[in-house]
Order: sequence, then structure tokens, then C-alpha cells
Amino acid sequence: MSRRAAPRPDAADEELAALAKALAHPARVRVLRLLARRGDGCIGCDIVADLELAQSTVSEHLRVLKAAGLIEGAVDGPRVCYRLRRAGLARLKGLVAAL
Amino acid sequence: MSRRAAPRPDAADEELAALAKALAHPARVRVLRLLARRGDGCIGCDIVADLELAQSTVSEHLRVLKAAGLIEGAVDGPRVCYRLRRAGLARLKGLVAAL
DNA sequence: CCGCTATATCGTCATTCGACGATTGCCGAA
DNA sequence: TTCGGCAATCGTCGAATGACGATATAGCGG
Repeated sequence: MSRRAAPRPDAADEELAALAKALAHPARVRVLRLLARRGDGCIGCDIVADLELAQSTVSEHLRVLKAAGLIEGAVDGPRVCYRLRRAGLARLKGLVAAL
Repeated sequence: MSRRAAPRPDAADEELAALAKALAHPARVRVLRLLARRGDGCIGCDIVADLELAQSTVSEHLRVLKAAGLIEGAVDGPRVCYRLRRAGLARLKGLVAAL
């Protein structure tokens, strides 16, 4: 029996891998650090100015971070106010610390 | 001068991104968990048996983890004994916790 | 009402990743 | 010394990433 050693996708592994993938790019790490510094304050296009990448590229990185639940963006008039998502960050820290 | 806002590659960002990239795959996370369970004990081809992937694929994942400094392998006769690299793991935890 | 500025999205292109099978290289055991 | 199992490497293929410019879109400020 035991047709297979049980694929056991293990949700925790997938979750950590997904979070890690969001972190797996210097530009995205930098965005997190940037937002962390301006704790309450939130940034908009300043992120584009800080990273040295095209606006569309930065937008894509922000999308990835948002999809991973590490940041969130609130529409504030014509601009968007990004800030860290404590919950997501905490989840990441917890999973990594458990290694 | 300040021709530009200084590309400031920021070594820490690159380092964290590189470590995160090594974690950015469920199979690699699983390998770390596997090695963590068998603290002192080390595994060889058992890893191939546990993951449900071809031997060459597993070998590649192990190579990535080793390159990132998260594991190390000691040749033991015809087989290789893998174990966690505490230092690398600690480095990762430290960088993530600092976020 | 018009145009500006800040974002998001689309399409494209080059590069990297992930997975496999096949091959090669290495010991240790028979 | 020949056999057999373990591990690394090579070559290939398809899918995903990352970067960019060109477009949309949405409100504010004049």
C-alpha cells in the first residue's frame, strides 16, 4: 500500500515559500525597509524615487508585496498610501523563527 | 554631484534577498525542516525519498541551499551527509527579525 | 473644464527557474 | 577488479520573473 510517500503538500511549507519569494528581490526588501522607517507615515510615489527603477517596475514589485500580504495600499486621492501589514510580517517572522 | 540618488546596492538587502530566494520554494523549505528534525543526524538519499522529485531535481535544490549557506554536506563514503548550517540559518533569522 | 500627477496595466523581450532523463564519477562490497 | 548504489552535472524544455515603454485611468488644483 502506501501508493506513495504521501505528497503531503504541507501548507506551512507552501506559505513560507510564498512569503520568502516575495522577499526574494533586493528592491522588495528595500521597499519593506523604507516603509518600516516611516512607520506611521506612508509613502506614495516616493518609493519610485528611492528605488532606481521605472515606475511600472516598481508598481509590479508593490503588487507582489501586496499579493503576499506584506503591505497594503490605501487610496488617498490621486495617490496611494502604502504601509506595512504587521500581520503578514509577523507571520513571516514566526515561520522563519520556527526553522 | 550626486548624479543620482546613489544606487546604494545596500549589501544587507541583497543578502536577505539571496537568503529568501533560497527559501522561496516549498521543496527547499521542506528539506530544511527535515534536517531540523534530525538535528544531529544527517541524511543522504533519504531526502530524495522524502520529497517526491527526481534525484537530479533534489540535487539541484540541495545545491541552491548549500550555495546560500543554509546547509552543508559532508562526504561520507559513497554518500553525502547533509546538515543545517546554524550560522547561515541564524543570519537569516536575524535579518528577517530586523524587518 | 483642462491638464497634471500618480498609478495601474498591457505587451514584449531576455533571463532565470524548476523539473526531468541521461550520463559520469565515486567509493565500498562482493 | 568488477558491480551496484549514491550523488553531481549536463542538456533541454516550458513556465515564471523582471524590466521597460507605452497606454489607460482617476482625482486635484487651477
